[in-house]
Amino acid sequence: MSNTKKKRPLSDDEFGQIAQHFRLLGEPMRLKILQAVCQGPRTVNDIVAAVDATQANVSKHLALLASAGILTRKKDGQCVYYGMKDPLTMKMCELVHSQLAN
Amino acid sequence: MSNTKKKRPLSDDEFGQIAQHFRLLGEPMRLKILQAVCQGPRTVNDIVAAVDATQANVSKHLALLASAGILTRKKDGQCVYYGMKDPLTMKMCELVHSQLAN
DNA sequence: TGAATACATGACTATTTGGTTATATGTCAA
DNA sequence: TTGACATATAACCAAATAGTCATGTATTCA
Repeated sequence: MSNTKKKRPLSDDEFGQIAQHFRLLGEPMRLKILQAVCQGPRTVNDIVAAVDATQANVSKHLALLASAGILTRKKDGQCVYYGMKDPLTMKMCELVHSQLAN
Repeated sequence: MSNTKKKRPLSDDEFGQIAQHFRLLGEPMRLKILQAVCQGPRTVNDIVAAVDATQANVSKHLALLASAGILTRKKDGQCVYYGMKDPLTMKMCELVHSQLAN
């Protein structure tokens, strides 16, 4: 299960990629969006209603999250469904949240 | 062990705090700093040498990470030692890193 | 004292980026 | 077609911030 600990130091490129991933999680609006889709795929309209932001704004965040591989994107008719790609992402949010309570 | 799942929706303030935490992990230089101290407390000078940045720059990042409760800070003589406060932070970095390999 | 060392901080700049507005693209129904 | 609806995107602006340079503050030692 990839438990063969490789203590190799990370390259600058790897640091950049990991940081990029965290940065995407570092916006309240994007976290709200993640919460809005974490129970199952939702349309852009659903998400816009859930997070109380403009459609343009939500679309941009969704594009970022999907292109980073955090969300899945599936078009169906005129609707587009976004969903969580990896449950690990929500686990991390919960971890941080529980950590905040000291 | 806090396993009593409370599916309460998060407040705007909580989203802000969680996002703030992730944002701090969203900079390559800060990740390098975390790696430099994850084996045990290190002085500012040690860290500066390890991450190849200016002392002023490293000091500022350290101040941010410490005030967010990610790093510990302990002064000893003229040296200041910074260390990881919670091993969970490094676990998250490893999680993200392993996720990137798809 | 005074100088050297270790760290912090203020001022400044350049860049990034979240949000808005307006518009474009695509899909369906009448 | 035409119009309504769903989503994406371009142009723009304001705010946030990483990095630099210079300087300030402690601490130790000669």
